Amino acid sequence: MRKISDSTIRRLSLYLRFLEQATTQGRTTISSGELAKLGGTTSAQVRKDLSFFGSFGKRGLGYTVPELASRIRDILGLQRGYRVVLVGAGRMGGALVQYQGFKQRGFHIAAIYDQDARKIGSRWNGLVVRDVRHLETDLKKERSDIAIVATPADSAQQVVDRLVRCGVKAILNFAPVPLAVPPDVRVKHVNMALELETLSYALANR
Amino acid sequence: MRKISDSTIRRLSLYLRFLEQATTQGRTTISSGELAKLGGTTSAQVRKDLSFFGSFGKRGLGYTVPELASRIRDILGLQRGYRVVLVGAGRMGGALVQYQGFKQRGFHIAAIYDQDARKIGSRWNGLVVRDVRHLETDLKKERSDIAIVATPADSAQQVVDRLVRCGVKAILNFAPVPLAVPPDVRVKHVNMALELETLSYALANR
DNA sequence: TTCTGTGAATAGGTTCACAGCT
DNA sequence: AGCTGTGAACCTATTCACAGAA
Repeated sequence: MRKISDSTIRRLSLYLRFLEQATTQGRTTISSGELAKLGGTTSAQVRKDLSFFGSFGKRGLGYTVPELASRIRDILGLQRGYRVVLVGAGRMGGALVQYQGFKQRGFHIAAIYDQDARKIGSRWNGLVVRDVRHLETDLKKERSDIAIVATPADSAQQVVDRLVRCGVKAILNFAPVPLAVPPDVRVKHVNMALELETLSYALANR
Repeated sequence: MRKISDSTIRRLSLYLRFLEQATTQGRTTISSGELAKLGGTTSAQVRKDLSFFGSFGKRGLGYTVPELASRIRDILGLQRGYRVVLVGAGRMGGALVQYQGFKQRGFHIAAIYDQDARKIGSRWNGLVVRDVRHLETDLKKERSDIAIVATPADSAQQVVDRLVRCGVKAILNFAPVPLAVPPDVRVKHVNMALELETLSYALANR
């Protein structure tokens, strides 16, 4: 399959969000121009993004809302659900566990792990924090494709190594460190200080 | 000033992180190749990124660690500190308040606001959650350039409108909605469900 | 010899513009 | 008439490759 840019994938996620909103508003059809306006882009961009995967619209009419939503879910692989394990029961971990946005999109946090004896056994949003030592045995019983790493920086790499050995293929990393993984494992970094720094740059240069 | 791409700015932030790490390790000099390896890019990319702002290295030698760090801090506007206000004292807000990465980079969370009477008055990491009604009067007394919005989706736009009226020029938004702001105000979106969706796409297409 | 700085070449992403359905 | 789908044109970012300083 042709290489699709990350920006295209991110925009598709956005379009999907707008389509879901349009659905709750009872809209049945939507044009590339409307999606573009919502997403802060152009109609040509929307059509191009979609064209990499097929032609889902009707000329003169636009796109059928539920159909396009379903197609985008297919493209993004969201029709299946994902078991997600979360390592690191700090504040960030706690915020992520109860974040509704994950569940809504089919990402189900199945377990939380931590090292800290004081946290192990405590309940987070109905889930009991487990000792990270159980990671391997648990993942052998029930595989996970996706892990969220929200540990301190200095234990992130070691946790990731273990996750990779357990067959985890995608990692959302909140620890502010680069991670080494085999080429078949995908890592996405979320670094909030870095985001603020881009804002700082924008403020300093006007 | 020539328009610099967002990717360049993000990479500079990364380089800065590596330079700080190198400093604690007592390194005095570093090459573009080393920075590239740490940042998962190429030496040419590192040199090009820096070249937009000047020539900070010595041929045959590399870059002086503390000097380059200082230069990048200048470029990013990090030599000054920022007062940051946070609106939304939910789980995410709580995680952000105590996140050390902000303070380390000079982003000082000066106040937290919420609507919910049950949250108002409670302490978060030494800060008392204030009634969001005080936003205007507080910001008139002490201006802020940057705000973090971690409210539910349906109140985000209204909060942003008020922040903008109070002179806030940059917003880090955690609410999963597009925000309308005047052209001189910068908005950065953090959307963790969207990040997971890019991972889902990667998993579905191998 | 080593490593930077930078024009030139290449690759990649976005916008244009229009043919083709409905 | 309205809106999609898409090749071509354009623009931006990355990589190459090499001259030049330490």
